Amino acid sequence: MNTTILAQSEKLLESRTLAEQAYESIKTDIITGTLAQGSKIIESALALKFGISRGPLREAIHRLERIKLVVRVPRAGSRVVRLNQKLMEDIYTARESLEGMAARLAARHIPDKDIHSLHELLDAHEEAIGRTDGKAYFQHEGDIDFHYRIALASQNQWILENLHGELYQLIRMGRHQSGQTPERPATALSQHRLIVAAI
Amino acid sequence: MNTTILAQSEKLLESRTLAEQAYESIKTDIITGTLAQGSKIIESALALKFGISRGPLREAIHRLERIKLVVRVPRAGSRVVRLNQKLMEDIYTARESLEGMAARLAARHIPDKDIHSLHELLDAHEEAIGRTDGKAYFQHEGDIDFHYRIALASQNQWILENLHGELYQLIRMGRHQSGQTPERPATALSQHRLIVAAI
DNA sequence: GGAAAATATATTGTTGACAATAATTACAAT
DNA sequence: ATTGTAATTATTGTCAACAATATATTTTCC
Repeated sequence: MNTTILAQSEKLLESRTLAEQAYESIKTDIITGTLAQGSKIIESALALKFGISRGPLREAIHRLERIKLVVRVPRAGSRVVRLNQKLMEDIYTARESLEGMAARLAARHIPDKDIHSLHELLDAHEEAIGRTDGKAYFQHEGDIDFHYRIALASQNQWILENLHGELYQLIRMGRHQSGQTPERPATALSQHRLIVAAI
Repeated sequence: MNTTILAQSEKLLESRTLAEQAYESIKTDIITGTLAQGSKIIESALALKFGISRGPLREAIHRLERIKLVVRVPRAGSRVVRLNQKLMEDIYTARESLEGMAARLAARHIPDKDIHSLHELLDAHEEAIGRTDGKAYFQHEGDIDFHYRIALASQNQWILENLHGELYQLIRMGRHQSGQTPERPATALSQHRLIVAAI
């Protein structure tokens, strides 16, 4: 292992504020389900767990509220969001709208070399699907990776941030937890091919 | 004036957290331009001005960052957002996407009585435009009111929050400040009529 | 025994002080 | 004069204690 790079990344980790570190940590706990849906978040308890004070932890909670992973009621505390069907429908609908727009914009802006690299990405997906029989984890991340690149190519910062920073997080959480099968890899792949072709 | 209602509203104002109060106050200052674009926000100075401590003020700043009225760089402080052309284009594009979706959803969900009240709203606008020759202020708020109702009728919470809570704020700020003439009232009105008809 | 009131506990909101970092200024060398 | 460096100041990050509020528990009364 390359210790230099490791040291660098650790230094990077250290240099972030405590609030940021706690934010990332709690975020994965929520998405993976380590923190159960609807469970209460007690500031003092979490602060103790992370070995930090309530100040930065509070900021972390606020940031989680921003991406809707946490619901907060003034003076009554915060809870991990509960993913009900209505919420997920809303999320998917919003995503559909923004991704549609992103694809349209990407079609206008994307340079040829990026189109090429999109094709390469999908080839890699295809190869991986054949090899691992579409292991769920890979499929998830691969899918998100693809959509992320489209959003990136749209060159619209607002759309990018909202898709990637907020909507995808909730979708990942939904996939991780409600145990629902994601669309079958092959189906998703062919849809992705169609999108690239359209662009 | 009805003192009872006033008292109630003041009690309501009091009962909110200091962070909320500061948030609202700074928000209008930014939108109206009292706090200039790009100007630095110094926590201690603002806290002093509001007569509160840095804790709640900090929370207010974070919330303003959430709706993109403030840009924050870790350890380097925060500034009022600077509205450049690219940013406004991004905002308007995102808005177009979400409003289009909202209108489609509204078409499915909206009950007849709400359609009726939309017509009434537009009638009121028309009357007001004729009377005041489309005073800018009224036009702004009226326009936003109309779009707000559409977003409401979509019954999609995510879209509603992002249009109303974030995008419209930035658009209001742009209109208030860059002194740009909003679309002419009559034009906007006829577009609104078309939207209602389509729904 | 159950509902309402009173008490106690837990939790969030707020504050002021201290630590760590970034921005500014003053100074030195060339 | 200008550039680079050291000292200073200003500003953000973090902490621990206190106040205000909400939640849970106990007590009282019928």
